[in-house]
Amino acid sequence: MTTRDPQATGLARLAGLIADETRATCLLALLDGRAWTAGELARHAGVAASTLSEHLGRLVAGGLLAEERQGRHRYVRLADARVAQLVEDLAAQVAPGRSGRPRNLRESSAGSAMARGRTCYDHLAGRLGIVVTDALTARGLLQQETGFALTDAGLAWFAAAGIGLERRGRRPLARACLDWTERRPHLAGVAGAALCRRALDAGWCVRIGSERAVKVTAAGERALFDLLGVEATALR
Amino acid sequence: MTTRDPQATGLARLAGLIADETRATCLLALLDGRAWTAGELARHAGVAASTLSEHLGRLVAGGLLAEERQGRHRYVRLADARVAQLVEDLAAQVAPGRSGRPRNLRESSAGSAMARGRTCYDHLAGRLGIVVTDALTARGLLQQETGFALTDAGLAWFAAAGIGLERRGRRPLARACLDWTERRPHLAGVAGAALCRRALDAGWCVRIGSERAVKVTAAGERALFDLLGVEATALR
DNA sequence: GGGACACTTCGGCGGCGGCCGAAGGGTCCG
DNA sequence: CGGACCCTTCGGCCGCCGCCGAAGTGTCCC
Repeated sequence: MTTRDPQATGLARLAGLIADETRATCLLALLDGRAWTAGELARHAGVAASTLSEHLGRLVAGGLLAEERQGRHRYVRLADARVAQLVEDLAAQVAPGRSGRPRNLRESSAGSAMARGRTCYDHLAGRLGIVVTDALTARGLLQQETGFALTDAGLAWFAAAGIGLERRGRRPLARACLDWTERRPHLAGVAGAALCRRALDAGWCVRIGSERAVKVTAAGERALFDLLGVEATALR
Repeated sequence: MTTRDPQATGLARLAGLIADETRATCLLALLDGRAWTAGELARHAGVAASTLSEHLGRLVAGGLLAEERQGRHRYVRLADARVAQLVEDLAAQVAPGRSGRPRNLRESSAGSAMARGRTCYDHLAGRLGIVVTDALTARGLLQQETGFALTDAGLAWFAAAGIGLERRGRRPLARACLDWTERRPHLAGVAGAALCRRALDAGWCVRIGSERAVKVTAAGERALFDLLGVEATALR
């Protein structure tokens, strides 16, 4: 074993962090953008707390997760949008292989709620995400012709709606994120995150249970129509 | 072990394909966009041919590589641009951790050639990629404000230069790819690939040895100046 | 046809890593 | 201050997987 390319070593190590079913389960759960406690994740993944503790240690050490300790709780969340994007991209690559259908009504209805609307780390996805993205595009606020980009009208629309778009670091304003239920791109990036935050803050949609699924409220239907001309029926 | 989320299983399996140093070495080598024989990769990775054969089997079965058998040779290449993008993204995530400096002059000079210009699967990267991207941007052909996108002038420029841009599937015309030596985004996507192909076909740059590194020729310096106003000194 | 060559299959070895339960600390609350 | 709770550390078990060399298959070329 002579000297190996450090790039390859790093790549293998990074992939190795994701290459475990329990850790992958955690990363996917954390795509909801919130901080989970170690115990929640252990129950979610179906392993002993001790086992999960070690997994979290690795993920944090590897830079994929950020942790915050509060009292006797250890909260973890994805380290940054970049990591979330990476996990999303990998998951999207996998999606075509989704073969199994839901086994019972509960899973089926949960799956359907997820398909209707959910969050992808910090932006909207599912049918909801697609509908919003399409509406933005149809109104000339977003252009997808030569890559995802906000138009001048789009920038004005965000400003008029009072949704601030402050660029942080290298994160692009607009970015396409491939949806694994719709198989079409939807709006991510700074604009996607700001829009999602506004939707949740203003009560346009609310989270269902502790999952990533979200439900559009009556106020949300009104806002979607007023701001983007979207009919409520488009969401069903 | 109760029933697990199939998404997590798939994600872990996909990451597992990359999570081996030998396989990672292969994937990085294949980022040059060309087809390698099994033997070349075995030598490159420093393992027995039998070992590498099994690795290739897994990578092909997992959909990361495509293979073509010709006589007694087995040629493999990355399955598609999507896979290449995934590997690039993962490698870019790793890059900040690059700590070791080159150990001798040969590595140093090879590394420096790589830093000056190289291909990323099918588009230009390194200093060369950045310079071209900057020039396109400075001339109003590419805008980076709200995500990477070609402007109307940019589309006209490609047409005038006789570089065809046919959209295939979902691949975006313009996309940002983060460079791991320059730490800045450069042009990828359909436009990046077309530009790179033209540069190689027209002899504007040539590959150095069997690596990803490329060298700008005298004709290339002239073309860069004529088409984009880039001074040759910007490349050194 | 024979020999060189590229790759694959097989058997066996060794190490890594995920799993658990038990035991140990730290924190909160009554 | 005592008990409940959340998390972590440790030791041990087990299975997976990457490695190799030897033998086998297929292809090319003389």
